[in-house]
Amino acid sequence: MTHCLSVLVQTPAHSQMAGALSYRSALPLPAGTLVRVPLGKREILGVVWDAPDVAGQDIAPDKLRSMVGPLDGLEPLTPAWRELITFTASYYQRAVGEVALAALPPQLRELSTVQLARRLKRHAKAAVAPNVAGTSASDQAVLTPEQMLALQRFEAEPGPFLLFGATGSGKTEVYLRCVQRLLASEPQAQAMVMVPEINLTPQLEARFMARFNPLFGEQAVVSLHSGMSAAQRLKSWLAAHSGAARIVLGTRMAVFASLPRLRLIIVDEEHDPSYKSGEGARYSARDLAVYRGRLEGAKVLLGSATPSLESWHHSRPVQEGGRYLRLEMPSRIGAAATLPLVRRVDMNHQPKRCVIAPPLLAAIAQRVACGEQSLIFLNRRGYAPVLHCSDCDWKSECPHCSAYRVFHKIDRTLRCHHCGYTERVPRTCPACGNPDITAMGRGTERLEEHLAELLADVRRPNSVSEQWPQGEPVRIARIDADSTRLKGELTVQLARVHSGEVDVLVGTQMIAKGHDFRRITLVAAINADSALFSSDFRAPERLFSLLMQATGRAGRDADVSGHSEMWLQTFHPQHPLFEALKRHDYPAFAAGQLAERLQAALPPFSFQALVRAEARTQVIAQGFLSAASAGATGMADGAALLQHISLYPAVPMSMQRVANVERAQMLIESPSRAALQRFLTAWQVVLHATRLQAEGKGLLRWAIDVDPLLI
DNA sequence: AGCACGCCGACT
DNA sequence: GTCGGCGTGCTC
Repeated sequence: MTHCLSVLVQTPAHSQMAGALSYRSALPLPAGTLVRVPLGKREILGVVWDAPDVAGQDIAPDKLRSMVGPLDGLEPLTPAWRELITFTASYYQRAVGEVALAALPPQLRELSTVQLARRLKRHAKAAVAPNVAGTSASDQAVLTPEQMLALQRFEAEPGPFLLFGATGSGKTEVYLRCVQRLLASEPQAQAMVMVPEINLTPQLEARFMARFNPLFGEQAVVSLHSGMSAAQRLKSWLAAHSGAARIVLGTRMAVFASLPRLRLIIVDEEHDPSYKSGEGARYSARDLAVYRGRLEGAKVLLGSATPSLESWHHSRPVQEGGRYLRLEMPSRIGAAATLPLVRRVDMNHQPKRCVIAPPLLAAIAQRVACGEQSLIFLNRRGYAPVLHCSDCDWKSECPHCSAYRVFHKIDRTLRCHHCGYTERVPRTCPACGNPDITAMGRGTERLEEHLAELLADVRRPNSVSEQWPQGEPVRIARIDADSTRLKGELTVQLARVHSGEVDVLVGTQMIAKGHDFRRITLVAAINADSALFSSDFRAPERLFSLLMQATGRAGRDADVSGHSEMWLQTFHPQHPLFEALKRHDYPAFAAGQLAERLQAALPPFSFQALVRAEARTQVIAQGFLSAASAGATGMADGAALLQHISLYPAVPMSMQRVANVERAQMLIESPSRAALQRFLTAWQVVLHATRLQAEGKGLLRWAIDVDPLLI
């Protein structure tokens, strides 16, 4: 007897086959089974998506092709996993097949059945029996009362939880204990721990492995992130899927990992924007983690020192409608107990056009002299953001983008940070021949150079050698995307800082995140105002979080924490953001921001989606959006669907042109998430149709971004 | 998306 | 005379 299977394959939404395809099969394979199926001339990976024979019989049975075969040795994906995929596809307006196949490790798609069988065999051999005997919990730190209370409440309540813990309050230890108790109480249970960036996985991985490998074996902790090779990713995925891995540690992609016995999901630094995917299905891994937790009956713990305003709002008291339980750990532990003093430098009262205010410079020099380290932030890499001709007003615009190319002195290039277009710096002005072209503004390269000049006479104390009778000159290092381009370079440079080899470290936000610099007693933000008056309503939130994290870098070592300082150079010292930062008062900052958001009906008090369109001309991109917008009113049920929806006009994106592609966008807003969802689902059909009409001619691509972070 | 088929310009 | 440009169309 033959059966009919409905199978998902990777088909983009705009092909007219968004749903599952039907295949003939001798075996009634259950939903969730991974299979290989023919499609056109290819043989590809698919996932059985329904029970056998329930597929919509909209296609003549004699036209069905036969499935090639299941991927032997793999358990079917669980109903909860499939539900997560279905939800993701519908919420973020993508084809289910696209989401499902993208959620699987890429190598699973490429490997033949024979190759996979070989891989599974090796995998089974590697799985050594866990050494349950070695329960050496003795070497663990004693918990603070705050940590204990957080853990107690975590055990007692269902969640989801928002762990609001200051930098240095010991959040990671709480994560470890939550996982530990779970794994100890449930012999099969699995946990997932998410971190925002690949850079942050190695140190967390080391900590988790040190704690859990002795207890549960070598395969207990596996990682999953885009920095891994395809083979490594498959290996981790298989370990998670088979249940051999007890803890999966990874970046946003890990939210889709197959964990048949998932009981706990931890999202560290939950406010971090990198949890939002910018391509394909633009999902928020943090939001999906919460949803997945509910689906699977797994507890969810979000952690941050500066939560996203969405999560903060969700964690308001239950009586006020809160849905998350807030666990607070305001105190820094032991050595890091004293919070750094925040000092604002009013740049209105400093010498005109000075880069580093004299008092700040003096403070840095003083740290150098007594052998302590300083960390200087500037969120702009390169030497200078623009090159300028004073005669004819030529500027180093990128010919392909609506942006200036940045001057990199180190290799004398002009580089576009958006499309990568790079040229040698011209000797004379390309427009008028004037040899006197000047760098405007400054980036980390120039700041490094400038600091070297300013601190030329300062001496570090440690080693007075024959070569340097007055003591060695200051050592300045720079860490940004340019200085760490080579693999492993970041690790090398961080090691130099840790060893005390470096006195002053200049860098972009790259160094604000996660890395512990124990000997740093001064952190300074050179241009703290950059995001204060941005048109992006989330800019203050990101700035506050960044500065707060930067503050957390200072003085985490016992003997130096007492006098560590955070310096802010600003023209608006009285700004509430800085007032709150000075008091290390996130709740006050959040309250202010939420009041403004409520007033302006912005998220979390409204829900947004964005349609973005790309074309060779702005007219085409906007034309497509406008036509689709007009089409919305013509939808069946259009009036009802549009009732609580605001459709804004199409406008150029703030980065209007990148690599010669014009970009436009349109904002959709609603006070109701459900209304927005209903509207988008209906409207998506119109967008697809518009693409095929005259207005869609010349359009390169379009995409819906639900809950966008950048407007 | 892939991968075909299909109809017009510069090359072994 | 062919190789190859990417326009349109289909894949259970």
